[in-house]
Amino acid sequence: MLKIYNTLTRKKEKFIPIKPSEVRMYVCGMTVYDYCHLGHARVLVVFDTVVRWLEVTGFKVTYVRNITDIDDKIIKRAQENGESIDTLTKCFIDAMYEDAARLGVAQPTHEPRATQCIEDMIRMILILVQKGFAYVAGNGDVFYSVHQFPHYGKLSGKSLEDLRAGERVEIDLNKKDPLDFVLWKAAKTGEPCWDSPWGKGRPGWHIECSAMSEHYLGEHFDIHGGGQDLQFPHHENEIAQSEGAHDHPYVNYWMHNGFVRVDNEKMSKSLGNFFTVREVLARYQPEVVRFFILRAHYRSPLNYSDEHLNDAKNALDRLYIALKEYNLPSTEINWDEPYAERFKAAMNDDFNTAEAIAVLFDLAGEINRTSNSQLAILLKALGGALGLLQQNPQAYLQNLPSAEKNLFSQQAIEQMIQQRLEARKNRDFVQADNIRKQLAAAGIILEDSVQGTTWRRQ
RNA sequence: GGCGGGGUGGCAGAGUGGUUAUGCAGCGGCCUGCAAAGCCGUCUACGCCGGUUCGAUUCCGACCCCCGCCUCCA
Repeated sequence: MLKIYNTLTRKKEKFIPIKPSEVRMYVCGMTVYDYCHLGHARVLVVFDTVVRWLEVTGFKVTYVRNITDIDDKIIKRAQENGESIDTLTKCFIDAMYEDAARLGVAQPTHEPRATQCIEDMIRMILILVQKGFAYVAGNGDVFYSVHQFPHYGKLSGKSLEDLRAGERVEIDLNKKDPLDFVLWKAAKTGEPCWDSPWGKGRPGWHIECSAMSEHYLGEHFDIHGGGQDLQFPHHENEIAQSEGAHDHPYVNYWMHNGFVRVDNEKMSKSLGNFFTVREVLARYQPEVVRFFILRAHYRSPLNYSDEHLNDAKNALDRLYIALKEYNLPSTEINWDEPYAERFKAAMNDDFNTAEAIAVLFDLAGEINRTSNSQLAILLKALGGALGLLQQNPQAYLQNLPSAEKNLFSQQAIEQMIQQRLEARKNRDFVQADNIRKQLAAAGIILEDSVQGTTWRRQ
């Protein structure tokens, strides 16, 4: 039985979907004005893994992940770059697809863009205005009136009083209350805009997720995810909008993943301490990055450093080395098998991928000890549930990160191995060791066994 | 200031009221022409102080420290 930690209740709860064996899930995706950094990679990988696990355990999943392609920062960046908003967003949407694909992240079922759902947003704002949750301000902006919504703060554990006490919001005289947030912004010259009952303008940020999730998943769905920093105000505001409009619960389970940190500090664009996914993928194989992310529990902070990535690389090597001598047809997993059972229990406990990966290492140890090919097949299959271990082991072990250069071609390496074999046959170990040293200097490790000599990259 | 999360062995990182997490690194051994990989063995733990308990890293309380949110942010 799957349990999920629900931010709303601050407890692990049994997961019971609204419709039996179907899950509807929404995750806040990217604002596309720059390349994805490792923090974005974590959201992508974590919720991709959630979807995989739900599917493995028999749920039919409808997964929606939005793209925010209109907002202040996009407008600003396009102006700075002297390019159109379309050009800018297209560039970074393409880049995001590339990054996601390399990290083994599957496409969501639907991936709506804010600019394609303006109608849905206007319709929802109209309802909110009609019901008295929203008002049109003197400057033409439409605001949500937070004190009209009695449960405001229930997700983030904040009360309106607390929020006022820690007030850091710039005072906007058009708002009735400084905590009110904008649903619709009146158009400014030179900015993109759409027609609406309140004149030309564009949507505020929070409304898109309420409107798009409703469009694809209905008014009430199972899981809503995103980074921890979206808990407040973004997700709090979504609840206010959707529940204000519909008078019934919006989402049953709220999931928030922890931050990626650098030097014990949150990685973020505003701090400027971020590494883009493509920078990291230039130096590490994508699967190493995915493994690095999944080795920690999704709610824990994850510290980024080269040392930790190297560590992850060495660890993942061990799993692939355990697999490299076997034919590995894909099979159904027999969940009664003790290792599989442990793996399942770990994953069902709020997606404890760290524990699940520990099971993979125990399995690798037993494969190395017993040479049981059935267990090797199982290891690959369980890895697959996490989006790991699906490469040909040889290919993985011999692959280079994209930015690294081959000093020796594949053929050159094979040739040198043959030369060394000759030398060894003649008991010319000086020569044999020499060849091995040359290869080692290029980061190539040789391994002799009864079957012959194989090589892999350091 | 308010709210929330956390402090585990050299590093990373799970978990548990009493039994080896796991990985990387280290050390000793086996294997090897020598290595590598693998196997066997092995050393470093649960922030501090009290309390509950036969027994606490695990529960309770105080304290110290770190991180996040309260403003755009995954």
